[in-house]
Amino acid sequence: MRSSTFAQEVTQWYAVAARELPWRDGATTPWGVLVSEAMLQQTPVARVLPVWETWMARWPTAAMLAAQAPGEAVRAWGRLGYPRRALRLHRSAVAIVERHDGEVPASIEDLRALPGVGDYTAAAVAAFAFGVRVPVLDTNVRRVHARVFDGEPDATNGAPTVRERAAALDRLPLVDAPKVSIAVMELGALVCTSRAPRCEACPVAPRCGWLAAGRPAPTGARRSQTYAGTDRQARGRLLAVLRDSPDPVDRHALDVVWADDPQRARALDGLVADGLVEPLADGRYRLPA
DNA sequence: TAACCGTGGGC
DNA sequence: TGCCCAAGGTT
Repeated sequence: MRSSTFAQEVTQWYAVAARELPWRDGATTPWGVLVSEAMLQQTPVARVLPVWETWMARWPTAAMLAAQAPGEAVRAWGRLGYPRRALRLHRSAVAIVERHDGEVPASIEDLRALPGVGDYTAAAVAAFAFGVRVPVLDTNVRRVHARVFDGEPDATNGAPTVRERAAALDRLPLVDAPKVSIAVMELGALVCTSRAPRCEACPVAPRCGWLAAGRPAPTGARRSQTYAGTDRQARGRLLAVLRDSPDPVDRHALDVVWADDPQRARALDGLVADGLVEPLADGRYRLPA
Protein backbone atom coordinates (compact mmCIF):
# COMPACT_ATOMS: atom_id res chain seq x y z
CA MET A 1 0.00 0.00 0.00
CA ARG A 2 1.38 3.34 -1.06
CA SER A 3 1.42 6.30 1.25
CA SER A 4 0.87 8.76 -1.58
CA THR A 5 -1.05 8.97 -4.82
CA PHE A 6 0.07 9.46 -8.41
CA ALA A 7 -1.36 12.97 -8.35
CA GLN A 8 0.47 13.87 -5.14
CA GLU A 9 3.77 12.51 -6.35
CA VAL A 10 3.63 14.37 -9.64
CA THR A 11 2.52 17.56 -7.93
CA GLN A 12 5.39 17.40 -5.47
CA TRP A 13 7.82 16.87 -8.32
CA TYR A 14 6.32 19.85 -10.14
CA ALA A 15 6.87 22.09 -7.13
CA VAL A 16 10.63 21.72 -7.46
CA ALA A 17 11.13 20.92 -11.16
CA ALA A 18 8.67 23.09 -13.08
CA ARG A 19 9.78 25.74 -15.53
CA GLU A 20 8.75 29.28 -14.81
CA LEU A 21 6.49 30.29 -17.66
CA PRO A 22 4.80 33.67 -17.76
CA TRP A 23 1.34 32.33 -18.61
CA ARG A 24 1.44 30.22 -15.45
CA ASP A 25 2.08 33.25 -13.33
CA GLY A 26 -0.98 33.74 -11.11
CA ALA A 27 -1.49 37.23 -12.51
CA THR A 28 -2.08 36.07 -16.08
CA THR A 29 -5.56 36.80 -17.35
CA PRO A 30 -7.79 34.21 -19.04
CA TRP A 31 -7.03 36.00 -22.29
CA GLY A 32 -3.32 35.48 -21.70
CA VAL A 33 -3.94 31.80 -21.06
CA LEU A 34 -5.98 31.47 -24.24
CA VAL A 35 -3.27 33.18 -26.27
CA SER A 36 -0.65 30.85 -24.81
CA GLU A 37 -2.68 27.76 -25.58
CA ALA A 38 -3.29 28.85 -29.17
CA MET A 39 0.41 29.50 -29.68
CA LEU A 40 1.46 26.25 -28.03
CA GLN A 41 -0.56 24.07 -30.38
CA GLN A 42 2.16 21.99 -32.05
CA THR A 43 4.79 24.60 -31.24
CA PRO A 44 7.57 24.29 -28.63
CA VAL A 45 7.55 26.50 -25.54
CA ALA A 46 10.91 28.08 -26.34
CA ARG A 47 9.65 29.54 -29.57
CA VAL A 48 6.35 30.71 -28.09
CA LEU A 49 7.86 32.64 -25.18
CA PRO A 50 9.06 35.82 -26.96
CA VAL A 51 6.04 36.00 -29.24
CA TRP A 52 3.63 35.64 -26.33
CA GLU A 53 5.38 38.47 -24.46
CA THR A 54 5.22 40.80 -27.43
CA TRP A 55 1.65 39.85 -28.20
CA MET A 56 0.39 40.43 -24.67
CA ALA A 57 2.19 43.74 -24.38
CA ARG A 58 0.53 44.91 -27.56
CA TRP A 59 -2.90 43.33 -27.09
CA PRO A 60 -3.48 42.78 -23.36
CA THR A 61 -7.19 42.21 -23.93
CA ALA A 62 -9.30 40.41 -26.49
CA ALA A 63 -10.98 43.70 -27.36
CA MET A 64 -7.68 45.30 -28.28
CA LEU A 65 -6.84 42.52 -30.68
CA ALA A 66 -10.36 42.48 -32.10
CA ALA A 67 -9.97 46.15 -33.00
CA GLN A 68 -7.00 45.37 -35.24
CA ALA A 69 -6.92 44.06 -38.79
CA PRO A 70 -6.54 40.26 -38.88
CA GLY A 71 -3.38 40.75 -40.93
CA GLU A 72 -1.74 42.38 -37.93
CA ALA A 73 -2.30 39.18 -35.96
CA VAL A 74 -0.78 37.15 -38.80
CA ARG A 75 2.21 39.47 -38.89
CA ALA A 76 2.74 39.36 -35.13
CA TRP A 77 2.48 35.58 -35.24
CA GLY A 78 5.87 35.64 -36.95
CA ARG A 79 7.39 32.26 -37.60
CA LEU A 80 5.44 30.22 -35.05
CA GLY A 81 3.98 28.16 -37.88
CA TYR A 82 0.44 27.20 -38.83
CA PRO A 83 -0.55 30.84 -39.35
CA ARG A 84 -4.22 29.95 -39.61
CA ARG A 85 -4.01 29.83 -35.83
CA ALA A 86 -3.32 33.55 -35.79
CA LEU A 87 -6.38 34.18 -37.90
CA ARG A 88 -8.51 31.98 -35.67
CA LEU A 89 -7.21 33.68 -32.54
CA HIS A 90 -8.17 37.02 -34.03
CA ARG A 91 -11.62 35.65 -34.87
CA SER A 92 -11.90 34.34 -31.34
CA ALA A 93 -11.13 37.82 -30.03
CA VAL A 94 -13.93 39.22 -32.18
CA ALA A 95 -16.32 36.53 -30.96
CA ILE A 96 -15.35 37.17 -27.35
CA VAL A 97 -16.22 40.84 -27.79
CA GLU A 98 -19.44 40.15 -29.65
CA ARG A 99 -20.76 37.23 -27.63
CA HIS A 100 -19.11 37.53 -24.23
CA ASP A 101 -18.74 41.22 -23.55
CA GLY A 102 -14.99 41.05 -24.06
CA GLU A 103 -14.43 38.45 -21.35
CA VAL A 104 -13.04 35.02 -22.15
CA PRO A 105 -15.86 32.59 -21.27
CA ALA A 106 -15.33 30.07 -18.49
CA SER A 107 -17.56 27.25 -19.69
CA ILE A 108 -16.24 24.40 -21.80
CA GLU A 109 -19.17 24.77 -24.16
CA ASP A 110 -18.61 28.47 -24.83
CA LEU A 111 -14.86 28.00 -25.16
CA ARG A 112 -15.29 25.09 -27.53
CA ALA A 113 -17.41 27.29 -29.80
CA LEU A 114 -14.53 29.72 -30.39
CA PRO A 115 -12.59 29.27 -33.64
CA GLY A 116 -9.39 27.33 -33.21
CA VAL A 117 -10.47 26.03 -29.80
CA GLY A 118 -10.87 22.26 -29.77
CA ASP A 119 -11.35 19.81 -26.93
CA TYR A 120 -7.85 20.22 -25.58
CA THR A 121 -7.71 24.01 -25.64
CA ALA A 122 -11.20 24.40 -24.17
CA ALA A 123 -10.26 22.12 -21.29
CA ALA A 124 -6.92 23.83 -20.78
CA VAL A 125 -8.39 27.33 -20.56
CA ALA A 126 -11.25 26.18 -18.32
CA ALA A 127 -8.79 24.46 -16.00
CA PHE A 128 -5.84 26.83 -15.97
CA ALA A 129 -7.70 30.14 -16.16
CA PHE A 130 -10.85 29.28 -14.23
CA GLY A 131 -9.98 26.31 -12.01
CA VAL A 132 -12.50 23.93 -13.54
CA ARG A 133 -11.98 20.25 -12.73
CA VAL A 134 -11.80 18.74 -16.20
CA PRO A 135 -9.31 16.31 -17.77
CA VAL A 136 -6.77 18.19 -19.86
CA LEU A 137 -5.71 15.62 -22.41
CA ASP A 138 -2.82 16.93 -24.43
CA THR A 139 -0.22 14.69 -25.99
CA ASN A 140 1.96 14.82 -22.86
CA VAL A 141 -0.78 13.86 -20.42
CA ARG A 142 -2.02 11.09 -22.68
CA ARG A 143 1.48 9.64 -23.00
CA VAL A 144 2.12 9.72 -19.25
CA HIS A 145 -1.17 8.00 -18.50
CA ALA A 146 -0.66 5.40 -21.22
CA ARG A 147 2.76 4.52 -19.84
CA VAL A 148 2.11 4.63 -16.11
CA PHE A 149 -1.35 3.06 -15.99
CA ASP A 150 -1.56 0.99 -19.16
CA GLY A 151 2.06 -0.04 -19.65
CA GLU A 152 1.90 1.18 -23.24
CA PRO A 153 4.64 3.14 -25.04
CA ASP A 154 2.23 5.90 -25.98
CA ALA A 155 -1.41 6.88 -26.21
CA THR A 156 -3.46 5.51 -29.05
CA ASN A 157 -3.70 7.45 -32.28
CA GLY A 158 -6.77 9.58 -32.78
CA ALA A 159 -8.95 11.45 -30.34
CA PRO A 160 -9.16 10.31 -26.71
CA THR A 161 -11.90 7.78 -26.14
CA VAL A 162 -14.70 8.17 -23.64
CA ARG A 163 -13.07 5.63 -21.34
CA GLU A 164 -9.70 7.35 -21.58
CA ARG A 165 -11.35 10.61 -20.59
CA ALA A 166 -13.20 8.94 -17.74
CA ALA A 167 -10.01 7.35 -16.44
CA ALA A 168 -8.22 10.69 -16.54
CA LEU A 169 -11.05 12.33 -14.63
CA ASP A 170 -10.92 9.60 -12.00
CA ARG A 171 -7.26 10.34 -11.44
CA LEU A 172 -7.89 14.02 -10.76
CA PRO A 173 -8.33 15.04 -7.13
CA LEU A 174 -11.50 16.84 -6.09
CA VAL A 175 -9.54 19.95 -5.19
CA ASP A 176 -6.73 21.60 -7.12
CA ALA A 177 -7.32 19.44 -10.18
CA PRO A 178 -5.77 21.99 -12.57
CA LYS A 179 -2.56 21.88 -10.56
CA VAL A 180 -2.31 18.17 -11.15
CA SER A 181 -3.04 18.55 -14.85
CA ILE A 182 -0.32 21.10 -15.34
CA ALA A 183 2.08 18.96 -13.31
CA VAL A 184 1.41 15.85 -15.39
CA MET A 185 1.76 17.90 -18.54
CA GLU A 186 5.09 19.21 -17.35
CA LEU A 187 6.24 15.71 -16.47
CA GLY A 188 5.47 14.63 -20.01
CA ALA A 189 7.31 17.61 -21.43
CA LEU A 190 10.45 17.32 -19.30
CA VAL A 191 10.80 13.69 -18.16
CA CYS A 192 8.30 11.31 -19.73
CA THR A 193 9.17 12.49 -23.22
CA SER A 194 8.33 10.75 -26.45
CA ARG A 195 11.94 10.01 -27.23
CA ALA A 196 14.64 9.24 -24.65
CA PRO A 197 12.49 9.49 -21.52
CA ARG A 198 14.39 10.19 -18.32
CA CYS A 199 12.90 7.46 -16.14
CA GLU A 200 15.72 7.83 -13.61
CA ALA A 201 14.36 11.30 -12.82
CA CYS A 202 10.70 10.31 -12.77
CA PRO A 203 8.76 10.64 -9.52
CA VAL A 204 6.32 7.88 -10.49
CA ALA A 205 8.80 5.39 -11.91
CA PRO A 206 8.03 2.87 -9.11
CA ARG A 207 4.40 2.71 -10.23
CA CYS A 208 5.00 2.89 -13.98
CA GLY A 209 3.63 -0.04 -15.97
CA TRP A 210 5.66 0.78 -19.05
CA LEU A 211 8.93 0.85 -17.12
CA ALA A 212 8.01 -2.41 -15.38
CA ALA A 213 7.36 -3.98 -18.77
CA GLY A 214 10.86 -3.06 -19.89
CA ARG A 215 9.95 0.08 -21.83
CA PRO A 216 8.62 -1.66 -24.96
CA ALA A 217 8.98 0.36 -28.16
CA PRO A 218 5.97 1.60 -30.09
CA THR A 219 4.82 -0.83 -32.75
CA GLY A 220 2.61 1.07 -35.17
CA ALA A 221 3.99 3.04 -38.10
CA ARG A 222 4.50 6.72 -37.42
CA ARG A 223 3.20 9.34 -39.74
CA SER A 224 5.46 10.46 -42.50
CA GLN A 225 6.07 14.16 -42.52
CA THR A 226 8.05 15.07 -45.57
CA TYR A 227 8.08 18.78 -45.94
CA ALA A 228 10.59 19.94 -48.53
CA GLY A 229 8.88 20.71 -51.80
CA THR A 230 5.34 20.51 -50.43
CA ASP A 231 2.53 22.99 -50.79
CA ARG A 232 2.99 23.75 -47.13
CA GLN A 233 6.51 24.90 -47.67
CA ALA A 234 5.40 26.99 -50.63
CA ARG A 235 2.67 28.62 -48.57
CA GLY A 236 5.18 29.39 -45.86
CA ARG A 237 7.55 31.05 -48.29
CA LEU A 238 4.82 33.16 -49.84
CA LEU A 239 3.37 34.27 -46.54
CA ALA A 240 6.82 35.17 -45.23
CA VAL A 241 7.17 37.67 -48.07
CA LEU A 242 3.94 39.37 -47.05
CA ARG A 243 4.77 39.28 -43.35
CA ASP A 244 8.08 40.93 -43.94
CA SER A 245 6.70 43.71 -46.10
CA PRO A 246 4.87 46.66 -44.56
CA ASP A 247 3.22 47.35 -47.90
CA PRO A 248 1.37 45.23 -50.45
CA VAL A 249 3.69 43.26 -52.72
CA ASP A 250 3.49 42.63 -56.45
CA ARG A 251 3.43 39.28 -58.18
CA HIS A 252 7.11 39.33 -58.93
CA ALA A 253 8.03 39.45 -55.25
CA LEU A 254 6.10 36.20 -54.81
CA ASP A 255 7.27 34.57 -58.01
CA VAL A 256 10.91 34.77 -57.00
CA VAL A 257 10.50 32.77 -53.78
CA TRP A 258 8.97 29.68 -55.39
CA ALA A 259 10.03 28.44 -58.81
CA ASP A 260 7.30 25.94 -59.65
CA ASP A 261 4.54 27.95 -61.31
CA PRO A 262 1.52 25.67 -60.86
CA GLN A 263 2.47 24.87 -57.30
CA ARG A 264 3.00 28.53 -56.45
CA ALA A 265 -0.38 29.38 -57.94
CA ARG A 266 -2.03 26.61 -55.99
CA ALA A 267 -0.40 27.69 -52.76
CA LEU A 268 -1.37 31.30 -53.27
CA ASP A 269 -4.95 30.36 -54.06
CA GLY A 270 -5.02 28.34 -50.88
CA LEU A 271 -3.75 31.23 -48.81
CA VAL A 272 -6.38 33.52 -50.30
CA ALA A 273 -9.10 30.93 -49.70
CA ASP A 274 -7.97 30.63 -46.09
CA GLY A 275 -8.16 34.40 -45.61
CA LEU A 276 -4.45 34.69 -44.93
CA VAL A 277 -3.77 36.71 -48.08
CA GLU A 278 -5.82 39.38 -49.76
CA PRO A 279 -5.55 40.06 -53.51
CA LEU A 280 -5.91 43.72 -54.48
CA ALA A 281 -7.57 45.11 -57.58
CA ASP A 282 -4.22 46.37 -58.87
CA GLY A 283 -2.78 42.84 -58.91
CA ARG A 284 -0.81 43.15 -55.70
CA TYR A 285 -1.25 41.12 -52.50
CA ARG A 286 -1.27 41.90 -48.80
CA LEU A 287 -2.10 40.45 -45.42
CA PRO A 288 -5.85 40.74 -44.70
CA ALA A 289 -7.04 44.20 -43.72
C1' DT B 1 -10.89 9.14 -40.65
C1' DA B 2 -7.10 10.67 -42.55
C1' DA B 3 -5.03 14.44 -44.78
C1' DC B 4 -3.79 18.89 -44.37
C1' DC B 5 -1.91 22.85 -42.10
C1' DG B 6 4.59 25.68 -40.64
C1' DT B 7 8.71 25.91 -38.45
C1' DG B 8 12.97 24.93 -36.34
C1' DG B 9 15.75 22.42 -32.90
C1' DG B 10 17.63 18.05 -31.06
C1' DC B 11 19.66 13.71 -31.61
C1' DT C 1 22.51 14.10 -42.06
C1' DG C 2 18.01 13.19 -42.04
C1' DC C 3 14.37 12.04 -39.16
C1' DC C 4 11.46 12.97 -35.24
C1' DC C 5 8.39 15.80 -33.17
C1' DA C 6 6.37 19.96 -30.40
C1' DA C 7 0.44 22.22 -24.77
C1' DG C 8 -4.00 20.55 -31.91
C1' DG C 9 -7.77 21.96 -34.96
C1' DT C 10 -10.46 21.61 -39.06
C1' DT C 11 -12.51 19.43 -42.91
